[in-house]
Amino acid sequence: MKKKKADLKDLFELSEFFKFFGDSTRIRIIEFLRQGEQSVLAIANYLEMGQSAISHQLRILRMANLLTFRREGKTIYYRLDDEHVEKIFQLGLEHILHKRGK
Amino acid sequence: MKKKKADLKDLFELSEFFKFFGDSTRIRIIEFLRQGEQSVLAIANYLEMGQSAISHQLRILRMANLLTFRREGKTIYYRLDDEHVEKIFQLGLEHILHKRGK
DNA sequence: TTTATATATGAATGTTTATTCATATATTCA
DNA sequence: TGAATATATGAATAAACATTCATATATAAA
Repeated sequence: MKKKKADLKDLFELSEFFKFFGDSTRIRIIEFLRQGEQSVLAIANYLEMGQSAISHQLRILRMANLLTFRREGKTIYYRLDDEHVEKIFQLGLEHILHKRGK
Repeated sequence: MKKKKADLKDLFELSEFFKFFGDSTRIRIIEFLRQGEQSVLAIANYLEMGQSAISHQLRILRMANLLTFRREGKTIYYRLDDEHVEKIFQLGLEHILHKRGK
């Protein structure tokens, strides 16, 4: 793995990127969407949280280009939109499971 | 890459883990330490921030077992203490550089 | 066109958290 | 032992942010 040089702007952006993963609601949304696309209500039910809270978080992930969506009638289906998201999620998960010897 | 099952506790811990990367000061510390161990003052000078602010952040990273340190006289040298930290940093960096077409 | 359903969003609230300031601790040197 | 240097830490402050509530928008169905 070659080390790439990162300037101040890169590092700021990098921390902003990781911030998206640093919230348990968003992490749980990402984990759920690893199975494939899901509607807003399906996500809210799965997480046992209000629709509004989920919509707010989806907005954040969508604006970060981590999610895309498609509309089908009244329903909007969200899906993961970045291979890196899966990879980073997976690597982080491996880390904590390994650290815990699971 | 095999998908591992994650329960609620795992996901909460995972988001806590990513939180460490989701702050520009901590990300800059991690980036600086990729070169090798550095003293607290060296870090503070490099980031152009106060010693106290750096100490507080080092404490957080140390308690998360992302850093270790050794003492040499009055000076304490910190270093990265986890291969995953490097990997995740690198993967995240590749992500944002790629997205920007850099 | 009224009603019902799915989603989005602005404002308010409460909580978390990064930094600063003042001070404490630890080590070295005179 | 006293002064100087490196680091740590508690308390205070300010900024960021997640959730809730109320409401808006969009689509479909009656």
